[in-house]
Amino acid sequence: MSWRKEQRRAERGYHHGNLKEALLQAALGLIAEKGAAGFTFADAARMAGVSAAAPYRHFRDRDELLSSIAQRGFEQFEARLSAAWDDGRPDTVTAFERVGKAYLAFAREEPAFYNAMFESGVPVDANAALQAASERAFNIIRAAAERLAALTPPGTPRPPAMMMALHIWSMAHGVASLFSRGDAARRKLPMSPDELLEAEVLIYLRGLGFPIDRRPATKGAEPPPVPPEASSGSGVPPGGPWGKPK
Amino acid sequence: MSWRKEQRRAERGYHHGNLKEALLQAALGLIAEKGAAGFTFADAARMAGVSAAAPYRHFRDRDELLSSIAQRGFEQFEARLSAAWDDGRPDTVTAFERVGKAYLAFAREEPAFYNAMFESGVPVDANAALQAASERAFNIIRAAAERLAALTPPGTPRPPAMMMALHIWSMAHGVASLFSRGDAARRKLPMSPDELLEAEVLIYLRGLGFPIDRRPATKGAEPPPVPPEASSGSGVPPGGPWGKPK
DNA sequence: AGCTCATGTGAACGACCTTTACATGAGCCG
DNA sequence: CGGCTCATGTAAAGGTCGTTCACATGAGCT
Repeated sequence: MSWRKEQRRAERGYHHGNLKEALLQAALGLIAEKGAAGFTFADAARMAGVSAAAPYRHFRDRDELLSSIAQRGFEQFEARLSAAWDDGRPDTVTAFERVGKAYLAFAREEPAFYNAMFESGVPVDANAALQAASERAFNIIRAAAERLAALTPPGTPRPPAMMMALHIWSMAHGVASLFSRGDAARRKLPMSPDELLEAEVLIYLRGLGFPIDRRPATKGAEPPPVPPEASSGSGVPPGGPWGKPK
Repeated sequence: MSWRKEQRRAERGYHHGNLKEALLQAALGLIAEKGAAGFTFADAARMAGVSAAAPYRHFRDRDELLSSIAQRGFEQFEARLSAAWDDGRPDTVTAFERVGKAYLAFAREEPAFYNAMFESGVPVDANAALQAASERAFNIIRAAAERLAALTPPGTPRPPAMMMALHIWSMAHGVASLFSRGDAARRKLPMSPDELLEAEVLIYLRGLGFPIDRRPATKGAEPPPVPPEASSGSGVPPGGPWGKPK
Protein backbone atom coordinates (compact mmCIF):
# COMPACT_ATOMS: atom_id res chain seq x y z
CA MET A 1 0.00 0.00 0.00
CA SER A 2 2.61 2.52 0.96
CA TRP A 3 5.62 1.06 -0.79
CA ARG A 4 4.66 2.97 -3.90
CA LYS A 5 4.92 6.18 -2.03
CA GLU A 6 8.20 5.03 -0.54
CA GLN A 7 9.50 4.09 -3.94
CA ARG A 8 8.49 7.40 -5.42
CA ARG A 9 10.10 9.12 -2.53
CA ALA A 10 13.25 7.12 -3.15
CA GLU A 11 13.26 8.00 -6.81
CA ARG A 12 12.75 11.60 -6.11
CA GLY A 13 13.98 12.46 -2.65
CA TYR A 14 12.12 14.57 -0.19
CA HIS A 15 12.11 17.50 -2.54
CA HIS A 16 10.48 17.12 -5.87
CA GLY A 17 12.70 19.56 -7.67
CA ASN A 18 10.23 20.66 -10.29
CA LEU A 19 6.87 20.44 -8.65
CA LYS A 20 5.35 23.57 -10.10
CA GLU A 21 5.87 22.36 -13.64
CA ALA A 22 4.77 18.85 -12.76
CA LEU A 23 1.55 20.19 -11.29
CA LEU A 24 0.81 22.26 -14.35
CA GLN A 25 1.32 19.27 -16.58
CA ALA A 26 -0.77 17.02 -14.38
CA ALA A 27 -3.57 19.56 -14.24
CA LEU A 28 -3.47 19.95 -17.99
CA GLY A 29 -3.97 16.23 -18.43
CA LEU A 30 -6.75 16.08 -15.89
CA ILE A 31 -8.60 19.03 -17.40
CA ALA A 32 -8.34 17.44 -20.82
CA GLU A 33 -9.96 14.31 -19.42
CA LYS A 34 -12.61 15.64 -17.12
CA GLY A 35 -12.97 19.34 -17.82
CA ALA A 36 -11.94 22.24 -15.64
CA ALA A 37 -14.89 21.63 -13.35
CA GLY A 38 -13.96 18.02 -12.69
CA PHE A 39 -10.31 18.63 -12.12
CA THR A 40 -9.19 18.50 -8.51
CA PHE A 41 -6.18 19.95 -6.79
CA ALA A 42 -5.74 16.76 -4.82
CA ASP A 43 -5.60 14.66 -7.96
CA ALA A 44 -2.91 16.82 -9.44
CA ALA A 45 -0.88 16.45 -6.27
CA ARG A 46 -1.36 12.69 -6.29
CA MET A 47 -0.30 12.52 -9.90
CA ALA A 48 2.86 14.42 -9.11
CA GLY A 49 3.54 12.07 -6.21
CA VAL A 50 3.33 14.63 -3.44
CA SER A 51 1.00 15.25 -0.54
CA ALA A 52 -2.18 17.24 -0.91
CA ALA A 53 -0.69 20.25 0.84
CA ALA A 54 2.41 20.55 -1.29
CA PRO A 55 0.78 22.43 -4.18
CA TYR A 56 0.07 25.30 -1.84
CA ARG A 57 3.77 26.10 -1.86
CA HIS A 58 3.45 26.99 -5.54
CA PHE A 59 -0.12 28.22 -6.01
CA ARG A 60 -2.21 30.28 -3.65
CA ASP A 61 -5.15 28.03 -4.34
CA ARG A 62 -6.83 25.93 -6.98
CA ASP A 63 -7.96 28.98 -8.89
CA GLU A 64 -4.46 30.29 -9.25
CA LEU A 65 -3.35 27.04 -10.80
CA LEU A 66 -6.27 27.27 -13.18
CA SER A 67 -5.49 30.81 -14.17
CA SER A 68 -1.82 29.92 -14.66
CA ILE A 69 -2.95 27.33 -17.14
CA ALA A 70 -5.25 29.79 -18.83
CA GLN A 71 -2.37 32.22 -19.15
CA ARG A 72 -0.09 29.62 -20.63
CA GLY A 73 -2.93 28.71 -22.95
CA PHE A 74 -3.26 32.26 -24.20
CA GLU A 75 0.45 32.34 -24.86
CA GLN A 76 0.38 29.20 -26.95
CA PHE A 77 -2.79 30.41 -28.58
CA GLU A 78 -1.08 33.63 -29.57
CA ALA A 79 1.87 31.70 -30.95
CA ARG A 80 -0.36 29.53 -33.11
CA LEU A 81 -2.52 32.34 -34.38
CA SER A 82 0.57 34.36 -35.06
CA ALA A 83 2.19 31.55 -37.03
CA ALA A 84 -1.02 31.02 -38.98
CA TRP A 85 -1.31 34.70 -39.77
CA ASP A 86 2.32 34.79 -40.89
CA ASP A 87 2.04 38.52 -41.30
CA GLY A 88 -0.47 38.14 -44.08
CA ARG A 89 1.56 35.97 -46.42
CA PRO A 90 1.09 34.98 -49.15
CA ASP A 91 -1.92 37.26 -49.24
CA THR A 92 -4.26 38.73 -46.74
CA VAL A 93 -7.34 36.65 -47.39
CA THR A 94 -5.54 33.32 -47.47
CA ALA A 95 -3.73 34.14 -44.26
CA PHE A 96 -6.96 35.27 -42.68
CA GLU A 97 -8.62 31.99 -43.50
CA ARG A 98 -5.65 30.20 -42.02
CA VAL A 99 -6.10 32.07 -38.76
CA GLY A 100 -9.69 30.87 -38.55
CA LYS A 101 -8.61 27.31 -39.04
CA ALA A 102 -5.83 27.69 -36.52
CA TYR A 103 -8.40 28.90 -34.02
CA LEU A 104 -10.49 25.77 -34.44
CA ALA A 105 -7.44 23.55 -34.52
CA PHE A 106 -6.31 24.95 -31.21
CA ALA A 107 -9.73 24.44 -29.66
CA ARG A 108 -9.75 20.87 -30.90
CA GLU A 109 -6.18 19.88 -30.19
CA GLU A 110 -5.76 21.66 -26.89
CA PRO A 111 -9.08 21.14 -25.19
CA ALA A 112 -7.54 21.59 -21.77
CA PHE A 113 -6.13 24.99 -22.58
CA TYR A 114 -9.25 26.09 -24.38
CA ASN A 115 -11.36 24.97 -21.48
CA ALA A 116 -9.23 26.80 -18.95
CA MET A 117 -9.19 29.92 -21.11
CA PHE A 118 -12.84 30.24 -22.01
CA GLU A 119 -14.96 27.80 -20.10
CA SER A 120 -13.52 27.43 -16.63
CA GLY A 121 -15.08 30.55 -15.21
CA VAL A 122 -11.68 32.07 -14.50
CA PRO A 123 -12.21 35.82 -14.68
CA VAL A 124 -9.81 37.25 -17.24
CA ASP A 125 -9.16 40.28 -15.13
CA ALA A 126 -8.21 38.27 -12.07
CA ASN A 127 -4.58 38.38 -13.00
CA ALA A 128 -2.83 41.19 -14.85
CA ALA A 129 -0.51 38.77 -16.65
CA LEU A 130 -3.47 36.69 -17.71
CA GLN A 131 -5.29 39.67 -19.07
CA ALA A 132 -2.19 40.82 -20.94
CA ALA A 133 -1.71 37.39 -22.50
CA SER A 134 -5.35 37.32 -23.50
CA GLU A 135 -5.05 40.70 -25.14
CA ARG A 136 -1.91 39.76 -27.01
CA ALA A 137 -3.71 36.78 -28.49
CA PHE A 138 -6.70 38.86 -29.49
CA ASN A 139 -4.39 41.42 -31.02
CA ILE A 140 -3.36 38.92 -33.65
CA ILE A 141 -6.91 38.70 -34.84
CA ARG A 142 -7.20 42.43 -34.54
CA ALA A 143 -4.09 43.06 -36.61
CA ALA A 144 -5.28 40.65 -39.26
CA ALA A 145 -8.64 42.38 -39.37
CA GLU A 146 -6.87 45.69 -39.69
CA ARG A 147 -5.02 44.56 -42.74
CA LEU A 148 -8.11 43.04 -44.20
CA ALA A 149 -10.16 46.15 -43.60
CA ALA A 150 -7.57 48.15 -45.51
CA LEU A 151 -8.31 46.01 -48.53
CA THR A 152 -12.01 46.75 -48.81
CA PRO A 153 -12.73 47.26 -52.48
CA PRO A 154 -13.17 50.82 -53.59
CA GLY A 155 -16.74 51.99 -53.46
CA THR A 156 -17.49 49.90 -50.40
CA PRO A 157 -17.55 51.54 -46.98
CA ARG A 158 -14.65 50.44 -44.84
CA PRO A 159 -15.70 48.57 -41.70
CA PRO A 160 -14.00 49.28 -38.38
CA ALA A 161 -11.26 46.71 -37.94
CA MET A 162 -12.07 46.26 -34.29
CA MET A 163 -15.61 45.29 -35.13
CA MET A 164 -14.43 42.85 -37.75
CA ALA A 165 -12.07 41.28 -35.25
CA LEU A 166 -14.82 40.87 -32.69
CA HIS A 167 -17.09 39.36 -35.30
CA ILE A 168 -14.50 36.86 -36.39
CA TRP A 169 -13.68 35.99 -32.82
CA SER A 170 -17.32 35.42 -31.96
CA MET A 171 -17.80 33.18 -34.99
CA ALA A 172 -14.75 31.11 -34.19
CA HIS A 173 -15.61 30.82 -30.53
CA GLY A 174 -19.22 30.06 -31.29
CA VAL A 175 -18.37 27.23 -33.65
CA ALA A 176 -15.64 25.89 -31.40
CA SER A 177 -17.74 25.91 -28.30
CA LEU A 178 -20.95 24.60 -29.85
CA PHE A 179 -19.70 22.06 -32.34
CA SER A 180 -16.06 21.38 -32.10
CA ARG A 181 -15.32 20.08 -28.65
CA GLY A 182 -16.27 17.44 -26.15
CA ASP A 183 -19.85 16.28 -26.07
CA ALA A 184 -20.84 19.35 -28.05
CA ALA A 185 -19.17 17.69 -31.01
CA ARG A 186 -21.78 14.96 -30.79
CA ARG A 187 -24.44 17.18 -32.30
CA LYS A 188 -24.77 15.79 -35.73
CA LEU A 189 -23.94 18.28 -38.44
CA PRO A 190 -24.19 18.39 -42.19
CA MET A 191 -20.56 19.51 -42.35
CA SER A 192 -17.43 19.62 -40.26
CA PRO A 193 -16.84 22.49 -37.87
CA ASP A 194 -13.94 23.62 -40.04
CA GLU A 195 -16.07 23.78 -43.12
CA LEU A 196 -18.82 25.44 -41.17
CA LEU A 197 -16.54 28.18 -39.92
CA GLU A 198 -14.84 28.63 -43.23
CA ALA A 199 -18.12 29.13 -45.04
CA GLU A 200 -19.33 31.46 -42.32
CA VAL A 201 -16.28 33.66 -42.53
CA LEU A 202 -16.31 33.72 -46.30
CA ILE A 203 -19.94 34.72 -46.45
CA TYR A 204 -19.25 37.38 -43.87
CA LEU A 205 -16.31 38.73 -45.84
CA ARG A 206 -18.37 38.80 -48.94
CA GLY A 207 -20.95 40.77 -47.01
CA LEU A 208 -18.24 43.34 -46.41
CA GLY A 209 -17.64 43.66 -50.12
CA PHE A 210 -14.78 41.24 -50.68
CA PRO A 211 -15.33 39.48 -53.98
CA ILE A 212 -14.68 36.09 -52.48
CA ASP A 213 -16.25 33.73 -54.95
CA ARG A 214 -15.69 35.58 -58.19
CA ARG A 215 -11.98 36.15 -58.24
CA PRO A 216 -11.20 39.29 -60.18
CA ALA A 217 -8.79 38.79 -63.03
CA THR A 218 -6.97 41.93 -62.01
CA LYS A 219 -3.46 41.50 -60.77
CA GLY A 220 -0.68 43.55 -59.28
CA ALA A 221 0.39 44.31 -55.71
CA GLU A 222 -2.08 44.11 -52.86
CA PRO A 223 -4.63 46.66 -54.06
CA PRO A 224 -6.45 44.10 -56.19
CA PRO A 225 -8.56 42.99 -53.28
CA VAL A 226 -8.38 39.24 -53.53
CA PRO A 227 -5.37 37.79 -55.32
CA PRO A 228 -5.91 34.51 -57.14
CA GLU A 229 -5.71 32.31 -54.10
CA ALA A 230 -9.44 32.14 -53.64
CA SER A 231 -9.71 28.98 -55.67
CA SER A 232 -6.47 27.30 -54.70
CA GLY A 233 -5.65 27.69 -51.05
CA SER A 234 -8.81 28.61 -49.27
CA GLY A 235 -10.86 25.95 -50.95
CA VAL A 236 -13.77 28.06 -52.06
CA PRO A 237 -15.61 26.15 -54.73
CA PRO A 238 -16.91 28.33 -57.50
CA GLY A 239 -20.52 29.22 -56.93
CA GLY A 240 -20.17 30.11 -53.31
CA PRO A 241 -18.57 28.86 -50.13
CA TRP A 242 -21.20 26.20 -49.56
CA GLY A 243 -20.97 24.34 -52.79
CA LYS A 244 -23.63 23.93 -55.38
CA PRO A 245 -27.01 25.39 -54.53
CA LYS A 246 -28.82 22.21 -55.49
CA MET B 1 -29.10 28.23 17.08
CA SER B 2 -31.71 25.69 16.22
CA TRP B 3 -34.83 27.71 16.84
CA ARG B 4 -34.71 28.93 13.25
CA LYS B 5 -34.95 25.43 12.00
CA GLU B 6 -37.71 24.75 14.47
CA GLN B 7 -39.55 27.82 13.35
CA ARG B 8 -39.22 26.86 9.72
CA ARG B 9 -40.41 23.43 10.57
CA ALA B 10 -43.34 24.96 12.39
CA GLU B 11 -44.20 27.16 9.44
CA ARG B 12 -44.01 24.33 7.07
CA GLY B 13 -44.61 21.05 8.86
CA TYR B 14 -42.56 17.95 8.42
CA HIS B 15 -43.39 17.75 4.76
CA HIS B 16 -42.43 20.60 2.54
CA GLY B 17 -45.25 20.15 0.11
CA ASN B 18 -43.53 21.53 -2.94
CA LEU B 19 -39.90 20.71 -2.48
CA LYS B 20 -39.08 19.84 -6.06
CA GLU B 21 -40.17 23.20 -7.30
CA ALA B 22 -38.52 24.99 -4.39
CA LEU B 23 -35.25 23.24 -5.16
CA LEU B 24 -35.40 24.22 -8.81
CA GLN B 25 -36.03 27.84 -7.89
CA ALA B 26 -33.27 27.85 -5.29
CA ALA B 27 -30.82 26.29 -7.70
CA LEU B 28 -31.74 28.82 -10.35
CA GLY B 29 -30.94 31.65 -7.99
CA LEU B 30 -27.68 30.09 -6.86
CA ILE B 31 -26.54 29.42 -10.41
CA ALA B 32 -27.32 32.99 -11.38
CA GLU B 33 -25.11 34.16 -8.53
CA LYS B 34 -22.22 31.79 -8.61
CA GLY B 35 -22.40 29.88 -11.85
CA ALA B 36 -23.29 26.25 -12.38
CA ALA B 37 -19.88 25.19 -11.14
CA GLY B 38 -20.24 27.03 -7.87
CA PHE B 39 -23.74 25.88 -7.13
CA THR B 40 -24.06 23.20 -4.50
CA PHE B 41 -26.77 20.71 -3.82
CA ALA B 42 -26.43 21.34 -0.11
CA ASP B 43 -26.98 25.04 -0.55
CA ALA B 44 -30.14 24.49 -2.49
CA ALA B 45 -31.43 22.22 0.26
CA ARG B 46 -30.54 24.77 2.91
CA MET B 47 -32.27 27.50 0.98
CA ALA B 48 -35.41 25.40 0.77
CA GLY B 49 -35.22 24.75 4.51
CA VAL B 50 -34.73 21.00 4.34
CA SER B 51 -31.96 18.61 5.23
CA ALA B 52 -29.16 17.82 2.81
CA ALA B 53 -30.59 14.40 2.06
CA ALA B 54 -34.07 15.55 1.13
CA PRO B 55 -33.29 16.56 -2.45
CA TYR B 56 -32.46 12.95 -3.24
CA ARG B 57 -36.15 12.14 -3.01
CA HIS B 58 -36.68 14.31 -6.09
CA PHE B 59 -33.46 14.14 -8.09
CA ARG B 60 -31.18 11.17 -8.55
CA ASP B 61 -28.18 13.41 -8.00
CA ARG B 62 -26.89 16.91 -8.50
CA ASP B 63 -26.51 16.40 -12.23
CA GLU B 64 -30.13 15.51 -12.64
CA LEU B 65 -31.18 18.74 -10.98
CA LEU B 66 -28.85 20.60 -13.31
CA SER B 67 -30.19 18.93 -16.40
CA SER B 68 -33.75 19.57 -15.26
CA ILE B 69 -32.90 23.23 -15.15
CA ALA B 70 -31.28 23.05 -18.55
CA GLN B 71 -34.39 21.43 -19.94
CA ARG B 72 -36.65 24.04 -18.46
CA GLY B 73 -34.27 26.63 -19.88
CA PHE B 74 -34.57 25.23 -23.37
CA GLU B 75 -38.33 25.31 -23.07
CA GLN B 76 -38.37 28.97 -22.09
CA PHE B 77 -35.75 29.66 -24.72
CA GLU B 78 -37.94 28.10 -27.36
CA ALA B 79 -40.89 30.14 -26.18
CA ARG B 80 -38.96 33.38 -26.44
CA LEU B 81 -37.41 32.64 -29.79
CA SER B 82 -40.73 31.51 -31.07
CA ALA B 83 -42.44 34.70 -29.91
CA ALA B 84 -39.68 36.78 -31.45
CA TRP B 85 -39.92 34.95 -34.74
CA ASP B 86 -43.71 35.38 -34.75
CA ASP B 87 -43.86 33.24 -37.82
CA GLY B 88 -41.95 35.76 -39.87
CA ARG B 89 -44.17 38.78 -39.32
CA PRO B 90 -44.21 41.48 -40.43
CA ASP B 91 -41.52 40.32 -42.82
CA THR B 92 -38.85 37.69 -42.77
CA VAL B 93 -35.78 39.83 -42.31
CA THR B 94 -37.24 41.94 -39.52
CA ALA B 95 -38.42 38.87 -37.70
CA PHE B 96 -35.06 37.23 -38.20
CA GLU B 97 -33.29 40.16 -36.64
CA ARG B 98 -35.71 40.02 -33.75
CA VAL B 99 -34.79 36.41 -33.15
CA GLY B 100 -31.14 37.36 -32.87
CA LYS B 101 -31.96 40.00 -30.33
CA ALA B 102 -34.16 37.62 -28.42
CA TYR B 103 -31.26 35.19 -28.26
CA LEU B 104 -29.02 37.76 -26.65
CA ALA B 105 -31.78 39.03 -24.41
CA PHE B 106 -32.32 35.54 -23.09
CA ALA B 107 -28.63 35.04 -22.46
CA ARG B 108 -28.50 38.33 -20.61
CA GLU B 109 -31.73 38.14 -18.67
CA GLU B 110 -31.61 34.47 -17.79
CA PRO B 111 -27.96 33.84 -17.05
CA ALA B 112 -28.78 30.88 -14.87
CA PHE B 113 -30.69 29.10 -17.58
CA TYR B 114 -28.15 29.97 -20.22
CA ASN B 115 -25.37 28.74 -18.00
CA ALA B 116 -27.10 25.46 -17.29
CA MET B 117 -27.92 25.00 -20.95
CA PHE B 118 -24.60 25.78 -22.56
CA GLU B 119 -21.87 26.16 -19.99
CA SER B 120 -22.53 23.70 -17.21
CA GLY B 121 -21.03 20.70 -18.94
CA VAL B 122 -24.36 18.87 -18.87
CA PRO B 123 -24.27 16.56 -21.87
CA VAL B 124 -27.27 17.31 -24.05
CA ASP B 125 -27.80 13.67 -24.81
CA ALA B 126 -27.87 12.63 -21.17
CA ASN B 127 -31.61 12.95 -21.07
CA ALA B 128 -33.99 12.31 -23.95
CA ALA B 129 -36.36 15.05 -22.80
CA LEU B 130 -33.48 17.48 -22.58
CA GLN B 131 -32.29 16.64 -26.04
CA ALA B 132 -35.80 17.03 -27.42
CA ALA B 133 -36.23 20.41 -25.76
CA SER B 134 -32.90 21.52 -27.12
CA GLU B 135 -33.86 20.47 -30.61
CA ARG B 136 -37.19 22.20 -30.44
CA ALA B 137 -35.45 25.44 -29.57
CA PHE B 138 -32.95 25.07 -32.37
CA ASN B 139 -35.76 24.29 -34.75
CA ILE B 140 -37.08 27.80 -34.35
CA ILE B 141 -33.83 29.15 -35.71
CA ARG B 142 -33.84 26.48 -38.35
CA ALA B 143 -37.35 27.31 -39.48
CA ALA B 144 -36.51 30.98 -39.64
CA ALA B 145 -33.43 30.21 -41.69
CA GLU B 146 -35.53 28.09 -43.98
CA ARG B 147 -37.87 30.94 -44.71
CA LEU B 148 -35.01 33.31 -45.17
CA ALA B 149 -33.20 30.98 -47.53
CA ALA B 150 -36.28 30.81 -49.67
CA LEU B 151 -36.00 34.54 -50.17
CA THR B 152 -32.52 34.61 -51.68
CA PRO B 153 -32.62 37.06 -54.54
CA PRO B 154 -32.78 35.53 -58.00
CA GLY B 155 -29.39 35.01 -59.52
CA THR B 156 -27.82 34.21 -56.17
CA PRO B 157 -27.18 30.59 -55.22
CA ARG B 158 -29.46 29.47 -52.42
CA PRO B 159 -27.62 28.48 -49.26
CA PRO B 160 -28.66 25.40 -47.29
CA ALA B 161 -30.98 26.53 -44.54
CA MET B 162 -29.40 24.19 -42.05
CA MET B 163 -26.04 25.79 -42.61
CA MET B 164 -27.49 29.23 -42.22
CA ALA B 165 -29.13 28.22 -38.99
CA LEU B 166 -25.89 26.85 -37.62
CA HIS B 167 -24.08 30.01 -38.64
CA ILE B 168 -26.58 32.24 -36.94
CA TRP B 169 -26.54 30.09 -33.85
CA SER B 170 -22.77 30.18 -33.63
CA MET B 171 -22.73 33.96 -34.00
CA ALA B 172 -25.34 34.45 -31.33
CA HIS B 173 -23.70 32.00 -28.96
CA GLY B 174 -20.27 33.44 -29.62
CA VAL B 175 -21.33 36.97 -28.86
CA ALA B 176 -23.38 35.94 -25.86
CA SER B 177 -20.69 33.81 -24.35
CA LEU B 178 -17.78 36.14 -25.03
CA PHE B 179 -19.27 39.56 -24.48
CA SER B 180 -22.71 39.50 -23.06
CA ARG B 181 -22.60 37.74 -19.72
CA GLY B 182 -20.92 37.69 -16.36
CA ASP B 183 -17.30 38.74 -16.19
CA ALA B 184 -17.06 38.27 -19.95
CA ALA B 185 -19.14 41.40 -20.27
CA ARG B 186 -16.28 43.30 -18.65
CA ARG B 187 -14.21 43.21 -21.82
CA LYS B 188 -14.50 46.72 -23.05
CA LEU B 189 -16.08 46.99 -26.45
CA PRO B 190 -16.61 49.72 -28.98
CA MET B 191 -20.28 48.76 -29.15
CA SER B 192 -22.92 46.85 -27.24
CA PRO B 193 -23.27 43.10 -27.74
CA ASP B 194 -26.65 43.67 -29.36
CA GLU B 195 -25.23 46.06 -31.89
CA LEU B 196 -22.30 43.78 -32.46
CA LEU B 197 -24.50 40.80 -33.19
CA GLU B 198 -26.90 42.80 -35.29
CA ALA B 199 -24.12 44.12 -37.49
CA GLU B 200 -22.60 40.66 -37.74
CA VAL B 201 -25.83 39.06 -38.86
CA LEU B 202 -26.60 41.83 -41.32
CA ILE B 203 -23.17 41.62 -42.92
CA TYR B 204 -23.57 37.87 -43.09
CA LEU B 205 -26.96 38.14 -44.74
CA ARG B 206 -25.58 40.60 -47.23
CA GLY B 207 -22.87 38.10 -47.99
CA LEU B 208 -25.64 35.71 -48.94
CA GLY B 209 -27.01 38.18 -51.41
CA PHE B 210 -29.67 39.92 -49.38
CA PRO B 211 -29.70 43.60 -50.29
CA ILE B 212 -29.72 44.65 -46.69
CA ASP B 213 -28.48 48.20 -46.81
CA ARG B 214 -29.99 49.39 -50.05
CA ARG B 215 -33.65 48.69 -49.66
CA PRO B 216 -35.24 48.02 -52.99
CA ALA B 217 -38.21 50.24 -53.69
CA THR B 218 -40.09 47.25 -54.97
CA LYS B 219 -43.11 46.18 -53.07
CA GLY B 220 -45.72 43.49 -53.10
CA ALA B 221 -45.93 40.11 -51.39
CA GLU B 222 -42.84 38.33 -50.12
CA PRO B 223 -40.93 37.77 -53.35
CA PRO B 224 -39.34 41.23 -53.31
CA PRO B 225 -36.52 40.06 -51.09
CA VAL B 226 -36.45 42.72 -48.41
CA PRO B 227 -39.65 44.68 -47.85
CA PRO B 228 -39.24 48.25 -46.68
CA GLU B 229 -38.56 47.46 -43.06
CA ALA B 230 -34.81 47.58 -43.35
CA SER B 231 -34.65 51.22 -42.35
CA SER B 232 -37.44 51.32 -39.82
CA GLY B 233 -37.45 48.27 -37.64
CA SER B 234 -34.03 46.73 -37.87
CA GLY B 235 -32.18 49.99 -37.47
CA VAL B 236 -29.75 49.66 -40.31
CA PRO B 237 -28.30 53.05 -41.02
CA PRO B 238 -27.79 53.74 -44.69
CA GLY B 239 -24.23 53.07 -45.70
CA GLY B 240 -23.95 49.76 -43.96
CA PRO B 241 -24.75 48.09 -40.67
CA TRP B 242 -21.83 49.67 -38.84
CA GLY B 243 -22.51 53.33 -39.51
CA LYS B 244 -20.40 55.76 -41.40
CA PRO B 245 -17.02 54.49 -42.53
CA LYS B 246 -15.20 57.55 -41.22
C1' DA C 1 -58.97 3.80 13.14
C1' DG C 2 -55.35 1.95 11.04
C1' DC C 3 -52.19 1.07 7.06
C1' DT C 4 -49.06 2.41 3.58
C1' DC C 5 -45.93 4.77 1.13
C1' DA C 6 -44.08 9.10 -0.40
C1' DT C 7 -41.36 12.33 1.76
C1' DG C 8 -38.10 14.22 5.13
C1' DT C 9 -34.29 13.47 9.01
C1' DG C 10 -29.82 12.42 11.15
C1' DA C 11 -25.78 10.10 11.08
C1' DA C 12 -22.07 8.45 8.66
C1' DC C 13 -18.46 7.74 4.76
C1' DG C 14 -15.18 9.29 1.68
C1' DA C 15 -13.33 13.05 -1.15
C1' DC C 16 -12.00 17.62 -1.54
C1' DC C 17 -9.90 22.37 -0.15
C1' DT C 18 -7.28 24.74 2.87
C1' DT C 19 -4.53 25.90 7.11
C1' DT C 20 -1.15 24.89 10.63
C1' DA C 21 2.69 23.06 12.96
C1' DC C 22 6.48 20.42 12.01
C1' DA C 23 10.30 17.90 9.03
C1' DT C 24 13.85 17.86 5.47
C1' DG C 25 17.67 19.04 2.99
C1' DA C 26 19.95 22.23 -0.67
C1' DG C 27 22.72 26.12 -0.83
C1' DC C 28 25.39 29.41 1.26
C1' DC C 29 28.67 31.54 4.62
C1' DG C 30 32.38 31.32 7.63
C1' DC D 1 34.00 21.02 6.58
C1' DG D 2 30.17 22.52 9.93
C1' DG D 3 26.32 24.85 10.74
C1' DC D 4 22.41 28.07 9.51
C1' DT D 5 18.54 29.31 6.92
C1' DC D 6 14.78 29.06 4.24
C1' DA D 7 12.33 27.12 0.40
C1' DT D 8 9.93 23.02 -0.04
C1' DG D 9 7.49 18.96 1.51
C1' DT D 10 4.53 16.20 5.20
C1' DA D 11 0.93 14.91 8.53
C1' DA D 12 -2.99 16.14 10.84
C1' DA D 13 -7.08 18.51 11.37
C1' DG D 14 -11.36 21.40 10.37
C1' DG D 15 -14.88 22.53 7.25
C1' DT D 16 -17.84 21.58 3.14
C1' DC D 17 -19.93 18.50 -0.25
C1' DG D 18 -22.13 14.55 -2.44
C1' DT D 19 -24.26 10.47 -1.40
C1' DT D 20 -26.29 6.51 1.13
C1' DC D 21 -28.84 4.25 4.76
C1' DA D 22 -31.82 3.29 8.51
C1' DC D 23 -35.41 5.44 10.57
C1' DA D 24 -39.34 9.02 11.44
C1' DT D 25 -43.48 11.40 10.00
C1' DG D 26 -47.87 12.18 8.43
C1' DA D 27 -51.24 12.62 4.20
C1' DG D 28 -54.48 10.02 2.04
C1' DC D 29 -56.86 5.86 1.30
C1' DT D 30 -59.65 1.90 3.06
